[in-house]
Amino acid sequence: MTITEATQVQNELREKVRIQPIDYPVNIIAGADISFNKFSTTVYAGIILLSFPDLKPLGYSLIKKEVHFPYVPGYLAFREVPALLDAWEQLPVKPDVLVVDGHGIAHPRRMGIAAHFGVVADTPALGCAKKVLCGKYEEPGLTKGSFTPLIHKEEIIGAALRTRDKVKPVFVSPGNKIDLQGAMSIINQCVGKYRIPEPTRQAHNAVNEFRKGNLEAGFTTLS
DNA sequence: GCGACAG
DNA sequence: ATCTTGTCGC
Repeated sequence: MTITEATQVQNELREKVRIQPIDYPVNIIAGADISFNKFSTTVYAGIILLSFPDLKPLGYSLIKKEVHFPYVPGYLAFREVPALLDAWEQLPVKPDVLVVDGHGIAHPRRMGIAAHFGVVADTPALGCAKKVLCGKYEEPGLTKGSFTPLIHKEEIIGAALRTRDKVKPVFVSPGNKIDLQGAMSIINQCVGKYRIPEPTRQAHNAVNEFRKGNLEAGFTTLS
């Protein structure tokens, strides 16, 4: 697939994105992440299920897959979504909201990985990224919970959120079937002791252990 | 044309 | 993102 074709796919998927309030109780959330070897085409994907709002790990889905699409800013989904979908299909129950490591609509064409995955899997998803892809924002207050809007072309596409005092902010944006307020609410309730929210952090940890051979592929229920 | 650029 | 050592701060 060429970049031109990928762009066309994004423009088509874009019309299926739904930005709307969450109008049901959220009892289970999930975090998704990918890990890979710099000189290999093998990627390790994982999704961890957490109870909400108590954030207790319920289980994790791990999968290994070959990828050939390179990392290109603005096209991250084409590299990571296939593996994440495999991990997604292994889940015995789907989460009420999925937290993806990357942007939702805070993207040049409003189709970041969280929006892309959300549409393809037809599920509520939000993006929580560590860096900006596009848009500008003013530095939020230095205290935990402070946030400012992330703006691109006169449009509010997300928010810069300080998850802890005096740490760099993370960037939250809706992906699909959720709105910015809902995404901010979820992330605010997912912040534990670290800058990175628990769903993303725990997914990252699980995937790394998997890559090191300390965890097995498939779904594992935690007791 | 120039700079910026999720993971 | 990954690799990688020491180092600064709470």
